[in-house]
Amino acid sequence: MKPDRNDPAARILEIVAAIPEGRVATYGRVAGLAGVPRGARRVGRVLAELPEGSDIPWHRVVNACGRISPRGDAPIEGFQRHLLLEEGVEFSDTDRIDLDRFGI
DNA sequence: ACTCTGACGGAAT
DNA sequence: GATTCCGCCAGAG
Repeated sequence: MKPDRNDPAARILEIVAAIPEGRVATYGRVAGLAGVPRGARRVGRVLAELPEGSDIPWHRVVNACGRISPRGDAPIEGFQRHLLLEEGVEFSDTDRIDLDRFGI
């Protein structure tokens, strides 16, 4: 098996894994870098399948608004925010991240 | 094959 | 800034 085949999911995970600490990337950006234009939703789906304790820094992925995407009923928003704050990522008064500074 | 849904994005109101 | 609507891609029933 080749390490990197045409499986979009594998490429997406590699891109996310490559996001440096203290930085964030948008779903759309990750999709683009992974060679899957307009595959933002796909990125979200792949990350949603990740098991807990995964080495993938999924918390560094936010939506195009620089905000933490709501998962529905999961109180994970606070957790993700905590992880980012610990890495030095700053949130504005409106809970938004300045993508010009912390984005890739 | 069809319909519904979703960790999205962007334009319109 | 908050809502609403539409476009896009994939998986599930």
